[in-house]
Amino acid sequence: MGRGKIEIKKIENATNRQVTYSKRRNGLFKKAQEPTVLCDAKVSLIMFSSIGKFHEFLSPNISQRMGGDLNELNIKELQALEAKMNSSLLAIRERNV
Amino acid sequence: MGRGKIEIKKIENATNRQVTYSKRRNGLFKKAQEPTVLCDAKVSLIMFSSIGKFHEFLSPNISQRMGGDLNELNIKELQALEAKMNSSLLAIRERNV
DNA sequence: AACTATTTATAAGA
DNA sequence: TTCTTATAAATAGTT
Repeated sequence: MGRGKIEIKKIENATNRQVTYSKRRNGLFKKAQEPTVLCDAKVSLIMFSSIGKFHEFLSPNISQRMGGDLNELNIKELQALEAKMNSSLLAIRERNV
Repeated sequence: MGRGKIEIKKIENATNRQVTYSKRRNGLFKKAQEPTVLCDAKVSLIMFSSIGKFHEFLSPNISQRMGGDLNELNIKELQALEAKMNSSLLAIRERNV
C-alpha cells in the first residue's frame, strides 16, 4: 500500500486514524458490493468508527436474491433475520449514533 | 486483477462463481479485520453465497471497544443492537442455513 | 491449491 | 479535504 509497507497496529494520531478509516471504509464498501453482482451473494456490512460514527451496506432484498435456491422455511428465517437487523438499525439511527 | 480487467457482472458458470466467491470472501474478511486494528473500528460483516452458505465476521465486544468514546446511553443502544443481531444469527445457525 | 501477470487499493505527500 | 503517485495487496485466469 502507498509509499511503503505498513504494520497492522492502531494508528495513534487521531487525524491520521480518521483519514485511514474513511479511505478503507470506501474500499471495503466497494469490495462488499462486487460479490453481490459477480457471485449473486448477499452481504450486510456495518461499521462504526472509533468516534462512533455509523455506516452500513446492505445488498438488495434477501428473499428476492435467494428465492430460487432455498426452501420456504429458510426464506422465512432469513426474512426474520433481516427484519430484526432493520429494526435494530432503525433504533440506532433514531439515536443519531 | 489477475490476467486482465474484468466486468462486474454475474459469473454464469457456477463453479467459477463459487471459486470467486471464496477468494473474495477471504479478501473481504481481511479488509474488514484490518480497520478494527488500524482505526479502532467496529465491523460486522455477514455474507451468504448464491447457494445460501453463511459466513460472518464480527469485531470484538462493542462496549469494550467504544467504552472511552461514547456516553452511557449510546453504549446501551449499541449493546441492544449487538444482542439483537446475535440472537438473529443464532436463530439462523440453528436452522443450518 | 499454487502461481503470476495485472488490476486495484491505498499511505504518504502535495 | 481532494488529488496524485509510488508501492503494496488482491485476484482472474492458468497450471
